[in-house]
Amino acid sequence: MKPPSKNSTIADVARLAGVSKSTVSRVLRGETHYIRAETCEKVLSSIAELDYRPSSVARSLVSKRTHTVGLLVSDVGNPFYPEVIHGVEDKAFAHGYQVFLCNTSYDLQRGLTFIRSLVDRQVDGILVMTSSVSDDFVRELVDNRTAGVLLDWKLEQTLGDAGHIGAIQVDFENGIRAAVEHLMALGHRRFAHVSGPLQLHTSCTRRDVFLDALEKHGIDKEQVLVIEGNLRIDGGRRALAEVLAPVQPPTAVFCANDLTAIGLVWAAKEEGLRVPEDVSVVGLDDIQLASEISPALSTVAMPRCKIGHMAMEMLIELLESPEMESKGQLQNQIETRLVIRQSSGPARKTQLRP
Amino acid sequence: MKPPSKNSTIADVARLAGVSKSTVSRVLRGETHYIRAETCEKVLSSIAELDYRPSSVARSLVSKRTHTVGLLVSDVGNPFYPEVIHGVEDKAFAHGYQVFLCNTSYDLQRGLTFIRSLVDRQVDGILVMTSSVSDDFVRELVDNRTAGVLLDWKLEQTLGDAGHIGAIQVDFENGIRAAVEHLMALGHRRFAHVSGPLQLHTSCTRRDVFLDALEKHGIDKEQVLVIEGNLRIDGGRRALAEVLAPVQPPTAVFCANDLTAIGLVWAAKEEGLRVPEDVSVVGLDDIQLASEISPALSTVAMPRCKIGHMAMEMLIELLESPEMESKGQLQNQIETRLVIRQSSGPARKTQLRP
DNA sequence: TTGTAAGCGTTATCAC
DNA sequence: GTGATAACGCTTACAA
Repeated sequence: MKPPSKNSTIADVARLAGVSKSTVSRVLRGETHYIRAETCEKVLSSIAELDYRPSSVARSLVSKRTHTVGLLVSDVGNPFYPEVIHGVEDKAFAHGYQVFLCNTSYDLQRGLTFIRSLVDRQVDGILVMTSSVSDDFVRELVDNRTAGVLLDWKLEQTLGDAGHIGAIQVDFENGIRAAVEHLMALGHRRFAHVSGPLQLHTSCTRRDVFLDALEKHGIDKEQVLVIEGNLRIDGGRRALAEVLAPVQPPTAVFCANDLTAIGLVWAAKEEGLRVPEDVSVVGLDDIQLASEISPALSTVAMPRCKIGHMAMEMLIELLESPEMESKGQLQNQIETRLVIRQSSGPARKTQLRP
Repeated sequence: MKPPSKNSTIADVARLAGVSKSTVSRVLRGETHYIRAETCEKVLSSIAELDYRPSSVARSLVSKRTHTVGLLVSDVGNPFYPEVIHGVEDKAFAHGYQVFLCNTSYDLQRGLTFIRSLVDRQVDGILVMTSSVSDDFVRELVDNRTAGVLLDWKLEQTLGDAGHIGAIQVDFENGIRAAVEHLMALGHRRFAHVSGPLQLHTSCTRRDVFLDALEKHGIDKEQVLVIEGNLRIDGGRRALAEVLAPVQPPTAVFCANDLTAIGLVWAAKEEGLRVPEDVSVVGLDDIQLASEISPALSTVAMPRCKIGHMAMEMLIELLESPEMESKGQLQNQIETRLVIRQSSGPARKTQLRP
């Protein structure tokens, strides 16, 4: 344990080994063929003796690669993100990348600032997983030839231009359709939906997919009670009053996310209603909590960890595929699926409040 | 909108402005005094025209600073972390630092790998907020003269050596003592504690602080039922049986964290017990959920966001204080405090099950 | 007030 | 097989 007084450089190693920097450099990155075994040994032992570690900064300067990526999220605290982050991080680690986490706090301007900063840092690529994406983000990426993968809840217009841009989309169709079929099969005919804030594109998508699925099963969209929530527990709680307002209240409620659903369930229980006997509730996300509450929540599962994995994988492909047909932007779907637990059951036959 | 065909360098700017690189460099970092206004203008406009942005990699190579920090956490998914991360991130952003997030998954080896990698990337400092810290972590920091701040739930031996090392400690005394006083005042005399895994130092700390506080109030430690949980909801759920096992079950339970407490409360309710009438429950953390469940959870609040803030602030101080008395390691306490909600109430007088 | 030139720690291109 | 030497893009003495 001898802390080398100053961090040694490749030159120090070369000197100690009595060879040139080039040789050390070669040994370093395993270009071992052209090197005499003996020399190799010398170099290796010198490296060990000096506890030499190459400076990735210097490397980056010449190689133009930093093995670094940026990850933009709206809010680490949002239960959607931790698993996504974990997925990204995990894949990144496995491939030798480090991840800059950037929390935009839902602020597009701040997001742009981050992207600029990341580009200046010469990250190899950027994962944009914020709940809303400004066109500026994409432009910045394209203009600077920085690879990027967008979590595109929003379909958006085609990303235009060129650039190494990938997009991954969550396909809600499958999962939500399954939920509707499930509820129809249980005899439900009167529905409500508690959405997210409707200025979020994804909120509209979820609502529309739900309504369309209902329509396909002969339910009149117009008859469906749509309540705007906030994707949080308290929003779900507050929605209950509106759900119960009609003379013939809906027997099943589909919520835009699990937190909303949980809030609704809790509020219902506090009102003395039984779930699912009096009202069935289905969420979306399948957060940890969904399976831990009682009754456990039926929900449309969104494979968050997989989203992270896939996003990082796409980025790596963009980055490492041999200068491939880079124009053909990658695009990938993530499927959702229904998880049936206890919060959904047969439709009640009787009046709610006799 | 004219995407410059190749990212321009300081040399390009110099050429276009008809000055030398040094001049551009000076203008760039606002050493504007010694520069003729006219020249300054020229440079500025050239910069704008070329959309020039300095390469932070090149800068780092000479300045030895990257304005980059690493943040080690055990698991982003653990509800403890998101706010801490947010706090760190926020402070970092405000000071122009970017944060590498590193998820050790509770794996010390992986943690060390991360630290090495971060050091090689020449991060300016590292925040170690993992639930357990290996001595190797600290050694690696010290050996490489990398600044670090450790979240030291663990007191540990003095960090020894030299180096720019700071530590921040959570002081559970205050909050837990307040909880005990609160419960005593409500008439509770029989207690249980559901701990975290006892191989975690912090689990022992919390338990011991609790038991000691009870002792100070004349309660015999030995009479306190201690159950080992897992810091998760299901652990809390499972603990209920043990809590109810004694002929004279405890009237109040202090849990090592909120998730445990929540699990316990839910299990109790499912057993037909009332909280707090039949049993009072106090948690620790004050996670979001604590105030959203019913009954809302009384808990010892741990200011997680502040932990993040303080940690990053300490690091910045370590980094930017003018070569200060660096040996005197910074050390800071974070106070906890009791938040009284609905899950704690007067001790029951009657037998639990007549 | 501004320019020249020498690094910073690597890799890459040629020679030998 | 191995070694000079020139980049990489910027900062920073030191001159002018």
